[in-house]
Amino acid sequence: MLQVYNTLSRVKEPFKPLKAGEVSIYACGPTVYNFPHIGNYRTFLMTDNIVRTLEYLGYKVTLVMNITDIDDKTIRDSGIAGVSLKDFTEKYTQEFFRGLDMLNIRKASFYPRATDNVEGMIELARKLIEKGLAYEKGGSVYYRISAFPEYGKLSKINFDEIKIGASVDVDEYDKDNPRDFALLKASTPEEIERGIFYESPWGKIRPGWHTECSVMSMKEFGPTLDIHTGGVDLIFPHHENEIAQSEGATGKPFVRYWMHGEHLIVEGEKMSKSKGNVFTLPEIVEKYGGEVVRFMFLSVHYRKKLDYSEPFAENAKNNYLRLKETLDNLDFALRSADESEYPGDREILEVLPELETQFKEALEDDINTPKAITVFRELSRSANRYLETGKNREVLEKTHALYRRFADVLGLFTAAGEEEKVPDVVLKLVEEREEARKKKDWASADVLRDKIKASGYIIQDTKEGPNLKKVE
RNA sequence: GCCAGAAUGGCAGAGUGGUUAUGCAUCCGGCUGCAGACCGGAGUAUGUGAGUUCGAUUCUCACUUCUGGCUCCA
Repeated sequence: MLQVYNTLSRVKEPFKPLKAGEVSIYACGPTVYNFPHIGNYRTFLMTDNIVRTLEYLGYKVTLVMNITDIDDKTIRDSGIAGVSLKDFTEKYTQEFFRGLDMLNIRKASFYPRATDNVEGMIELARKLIEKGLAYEKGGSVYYRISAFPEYGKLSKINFDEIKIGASVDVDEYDKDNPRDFALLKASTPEEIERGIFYESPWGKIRPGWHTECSVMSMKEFGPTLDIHTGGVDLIFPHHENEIAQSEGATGKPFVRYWMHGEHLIVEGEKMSKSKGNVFTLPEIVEKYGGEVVRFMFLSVHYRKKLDYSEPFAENAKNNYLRLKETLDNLDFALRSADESEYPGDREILEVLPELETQFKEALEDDINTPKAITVFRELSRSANRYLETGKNREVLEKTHALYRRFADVLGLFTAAGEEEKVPDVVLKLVEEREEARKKKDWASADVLRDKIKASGYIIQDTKEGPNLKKVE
């Protein structure tokens, strides 16, 4: 039984979707005004892991992730760049998708854009005004927090104790209460000049930040959805506001399970431009490879801070390569598998189902990927041990199948097992080396091995012949 | 200031009221023509101080430190 930690209750709860066998997930996606950094991707990856786990457990999952393509920053920075808002956000939207591919993050079912849903937001504002939960002022529409008694239930913030003047710019907007937030913002002259505005009953407007998520999730899923994900920093105010908007409008529970991913920090410190420690995904993918980065993220539980550093990444890489090596060796062994019986056959056949159970239980425990990786390593060790002495086809196939399943659930080793074309030149060198080895001409054999290595391939001699591997 | 979470070996990370997984790194052994890969073994840790307990890393309290949130933020 899957258990997930629900931010709303602050405990792990048994997961039961609204509709048996189906899960609806809404994930807060990127604001497309810049290259996303690796911390952003950690959160996107967390959602991917949740989806993959749910599917592994047999659920049919629908994931909706929004693209915020209109807000203060996109408007500001497109203006600075002298580009239309649309062209500007399109560029970074593509950049975002490129990053997802690098990490094997599977695509969501839908990626609604804020600019395509402004009508719905206007509708929501109208409804909230009707219910007395929102008001128009100076051409903007604000949510009246005092009219929603449950405000604060997600973040557990006691608003009486917060010094309002210190943290909220009172002068910026003409609101009844400084904590009230904008559903729709009156357009500025500059925005109107640039054509960034929408007609509404209250004049020209553009959406506020929080409104889109309520509208787009309810558009797809109705008033209540199963899981809503995002980074911990979104708990307040973003998700708190989403609850106020949605539940205020529908009177029904908005989200059943709130799941929040912890932040990624760098060498013990928060990423920030002033510290110069903000990394974009392409930067570190170029250094370590996308799957290694994915593995690195998987090796820390999503509710724990991940402290990125070079030694940490190197460590992850070694761990990753070790697991991959076993898969390669299984692939290699399968080529010479036979039907004979080997002494280790029974033991590993007994252990495989046990490992799968453990793997599943790890993921059922609030998507505990580090624990799942530990089980994966145990499978790796069992497999390696078997490969020392046995090559029974059935055993190898079963072991390989389980290995593959683990890898697929974790989104790893997608390219493994694909036929790689080894250049003929290299193959010829390998042949020559085998000749030399037969003659026990070790000196020539070693020279050839060096040559092969210079061409980018490593040779591993085995009982079944040389196993050729591309240098990572 | 208020709130929340965390503190495990050189590094990363689990679990557990009584022997502290696992991997990387290190050392030793095996396998190997050598190597690689792999297998086996070794050492090294539960922030500090109390309390509960026969016994605590695990429960309680305090302290310290760290990180985050309270304003845009994944």
